[in-house]
Amino acid sequence: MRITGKRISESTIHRLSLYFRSLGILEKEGYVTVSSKDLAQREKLTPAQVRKDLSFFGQFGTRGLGYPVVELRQQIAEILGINRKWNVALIGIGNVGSALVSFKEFIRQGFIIKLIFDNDQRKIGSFNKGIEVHDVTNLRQMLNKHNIELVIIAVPASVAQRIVDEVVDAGVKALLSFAPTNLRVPSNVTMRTVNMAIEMEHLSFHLTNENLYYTA
Amino acid sequence: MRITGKRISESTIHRLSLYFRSLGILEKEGYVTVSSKDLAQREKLTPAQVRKDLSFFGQFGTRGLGYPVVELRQQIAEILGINRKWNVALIGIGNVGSALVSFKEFIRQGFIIKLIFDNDQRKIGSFNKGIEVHDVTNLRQMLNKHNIELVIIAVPASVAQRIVDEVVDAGVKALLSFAPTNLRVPSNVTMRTVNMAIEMEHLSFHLTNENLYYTA
DNA sequence: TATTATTTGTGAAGTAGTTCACAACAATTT
DNA sequence: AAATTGTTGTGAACTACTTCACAAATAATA
Ligand SMILES: NC(=O)c1ccc[n+]([C@@H]2O[C@H](COP(=O)([O-])OP(=O)(O)OC[C@H]3O[C@@H](n4cnc5c(N)ncnc54)[C@H](O)[C@@H]3O)[C@@H](O)[C@H]2O)c1
Ligand SMILES: NC(=O)c1ccc[n+]([C@@H]2O[C@H](COP(=O)([O-])OP(=O)(O)OC[C@H]3O[C@@H](n4cnc5c(N)ncnc54)[C@H](O)[C@@H]3O)[C@@H](O)[C@H]2O)c1
Repeated sequence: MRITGKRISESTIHRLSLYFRSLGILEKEGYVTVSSKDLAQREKLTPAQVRKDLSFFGQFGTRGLGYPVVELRQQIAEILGINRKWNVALIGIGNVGSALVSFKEFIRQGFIIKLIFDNDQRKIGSFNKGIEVHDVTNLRQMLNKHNIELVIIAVPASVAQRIVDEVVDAGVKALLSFAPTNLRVPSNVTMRTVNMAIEMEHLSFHLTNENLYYTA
Repeated sequence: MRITGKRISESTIHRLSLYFRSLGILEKEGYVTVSSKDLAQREKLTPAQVRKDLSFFGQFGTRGLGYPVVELRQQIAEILGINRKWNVALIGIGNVGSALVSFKEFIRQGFIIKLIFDNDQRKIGSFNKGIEVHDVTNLRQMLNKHNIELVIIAVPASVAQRIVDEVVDAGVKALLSFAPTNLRVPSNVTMRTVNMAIEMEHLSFHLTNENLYYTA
């Protein structure tokens, strides 16, 4: 796989994930090939968008026929880096953390939660879905020892930056945070934040401004 | 508040949410005014971006001085529709649903979970954070009776579309879904989907393509 | 009160992302 | 085998978003 001189936008990456899912369904439905038109329809996009997104990474289709479902799915998996397993650590096993350890989609996509950390003595040493909860004071050594490449932050906002700093210090280059707060990471580290309150605010904005969205 | 003839982009709405949070912190820190430069710095944006975003909705600043912290925060709350309470229903009280009912940020922002629904007889009639779990078969009447304006979908992907259809049928115009599946709603309904697996795929993409992001 | 220093608000310019449109090619039909 | 149909891949055109740059306005200072 070769990237072609253009910067890949976050929107393209996001859509690759969508294509990946649709291709899985198409595969189950028995389709052998799919056109950009059909794939676009399933994701409410334009065929040109689908073709353009894929074109950044190579030529996967056959003119007159479309894309081979199974092969394209595999190619996208490779592009997204989900044709392999990733060692994940979860920090904070409260409401959100507990939900995440039973999220089947993670395992199916190869994101394997290997370690759980908390600072609550009542939780340390207990097991969640077969994974032991470790003391967060041993964070750095444990992350290194178990080759953790990806960390999920599910601790209270007030301690999140401190934990993030430790995780970054341990050399981890990718973090997903659920803490509704601004976190700083160096530019060579990727962090994404899931902020559910902000999602709700998009909705309330739309409900509130429904009728004034355009001016006459 | 008057919208000025331009379409407001989702990115602008998202940034308004960020400004809102930063202004809350600034308020706590005792700041009376804040410049676009300072606000931008806190959110890793440009000052021009901050000013442009706000300019879509009016003129809130004073030249030479900046923006009044408390007042601007209130204005943004009004724009986002979070200067009031919203009646929310949660459908599916499993791992995710249980986490959400104890998410303090929701209540703080005025998103009040009034009703919980499930189809599991063992859960129906029980209470979660003081909210009774209702039988999902009574969905439509209950949503109407309690003037629910916003619905959170936390049921398995396999039943999500059916539930969404019922909710839309009941006249609800805004949904937040956690089911990792494509859901269809009419164009006059706003739906947002939180897909954590896709968030992880962004991260694995970046880890995988770190070095080929550009071509020499 | 005049001068200097700041900072907004916004058209214009620049950049990024999406869609168009069509040549190139493969499959299917006649 | 020729004609027709379908679909990709991709520059070019278009659209949307971001940043620039500066006049206008206010605050601070002398
Ligand atoms: N509950 C939700 O639905 C929800 C939704 C979105 C975001 N969030 C955010 O996700 C984060 C976690 O939320 P939650 O509801 O699971 O909270 P929680 O209080 O249930 O869980 C937090 C966990 O982190 C642990 N913890 C605290 N300090 C720690 C430290 N220094 N090191 C390691 N572990 C520590 C606690 O012991 C606890 O187990 C919070 O930032 C919250 O705002 C929660
Ligand atoms: N667990 C996670 O961390 C996580 C993360 C992201 C997304 N999700 C998604 O969120 C959704 C919920 O996940 P979960 O882990 O809470 O699952 P869960 O199985 O724990 O909870 C689902 C709940 O929905 C109820 N339910 C099932 N069918 C129903 C119906 N027809 N009407 C009403 N209620 C019904 C079940 O009784 C259960 O209480 C799923 O779509 C899941 O893929 C989960």
